[in-house]
Amino acid sequence: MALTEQVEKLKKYNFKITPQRLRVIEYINESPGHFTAEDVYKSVVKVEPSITVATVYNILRAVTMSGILTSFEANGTTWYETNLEKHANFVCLSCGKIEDVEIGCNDLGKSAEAKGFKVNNVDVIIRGYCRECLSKGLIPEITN
Amino acid sequence: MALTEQVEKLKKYNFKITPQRLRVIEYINESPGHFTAEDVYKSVVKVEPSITVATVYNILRAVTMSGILTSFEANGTTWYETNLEKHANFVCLSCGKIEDVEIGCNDLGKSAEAKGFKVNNVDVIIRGYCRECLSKGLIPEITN
DNA sequence: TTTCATCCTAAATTATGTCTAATTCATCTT
DNA sequence: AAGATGAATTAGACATAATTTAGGATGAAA
Ligand SMILES: [Mn+2]
Ligand SMILES: [Mn+2]
Ligand SMILES: [Zn+2]
Ligand SMILES: [Zn+2]
Repeated sequence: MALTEQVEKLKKYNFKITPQRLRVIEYINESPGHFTAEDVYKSVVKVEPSITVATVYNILRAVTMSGILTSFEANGTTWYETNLEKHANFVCLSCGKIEDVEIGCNDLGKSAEAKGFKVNNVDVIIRGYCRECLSKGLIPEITN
Repeated sequence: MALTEQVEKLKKYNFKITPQRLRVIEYINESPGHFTAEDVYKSVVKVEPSITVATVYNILRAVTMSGILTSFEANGTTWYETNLEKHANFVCLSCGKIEDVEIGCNDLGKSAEAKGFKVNNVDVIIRGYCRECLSKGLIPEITN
């Protein structure tokens, strides 16, 4: 998504365009896929030293509400990402890395809708060990 | 799962059978599907007043390691459940209720395995509004 | 220029645990 | 049945991380 489109989305929700919001959007546009509020703060504070964590949390809320970002929970924290497409997030149990993987099937929410629920979003979190950690041979074997 | 089988599973991992562990297992056997560590503590402390939160956390770890429980994250906390079958957890954005729903398709982890990852488990969290909350007409409409 | 959203500072809150060290007790060994 | 042994439990202070709040100052947009 281009910066101009992101700005338009904020305006659509009557969010003002502030320098702090632009710095956060610049961060997410250069970001490595998945990041936390702390990641955003640590990076943006370098170019905007007066910004605070409270502001970062406010901005992430506004940016998510505007449909620029999406979020999910893993490892006890909230992760944000710009990939709005349907996909699963693979979390490595060893190094913590998060990587996008495809979901082979459609209609994951179908059963919920069949039960009369209104489905807003579906999160798929896959946990396991990534190639790199596997090649290092550090996979804890379950002994029983 | 019957209590005797649960006890066998603990023994298999060399976990001792203590009154506290039995009280926790009794709780989960009568539990409403999904519960937190705090739920367990608040209930078990009534029949075992000396139990502490530290013990509950230790026991939940042992019980999960033994394959009696499984857990997932939602709404910023860890939820435990006895349903070890493949299913999705529906979380109501209004009342917070969690309910099991079926997953229509198999092999959600297939793409991750195709990428060379070892998949340990897959969590599917569906967020939306339950029937009861919908019938109360309290669904926040997104206005744009 | 006015106005109200936004930002800042700093502290509080919430959530989820962990730690220590003394005691107890489940299970094993004899 | 009576030790022995180490795992489990206890009390409750402490830890840590993630967020939220309050209230005054600032500034984006009309
Ligand atoms: Mn992703
Ligand atoms: Mn469930
Ligand atoms: Zn890894
Ligand atoms: Zn509901």
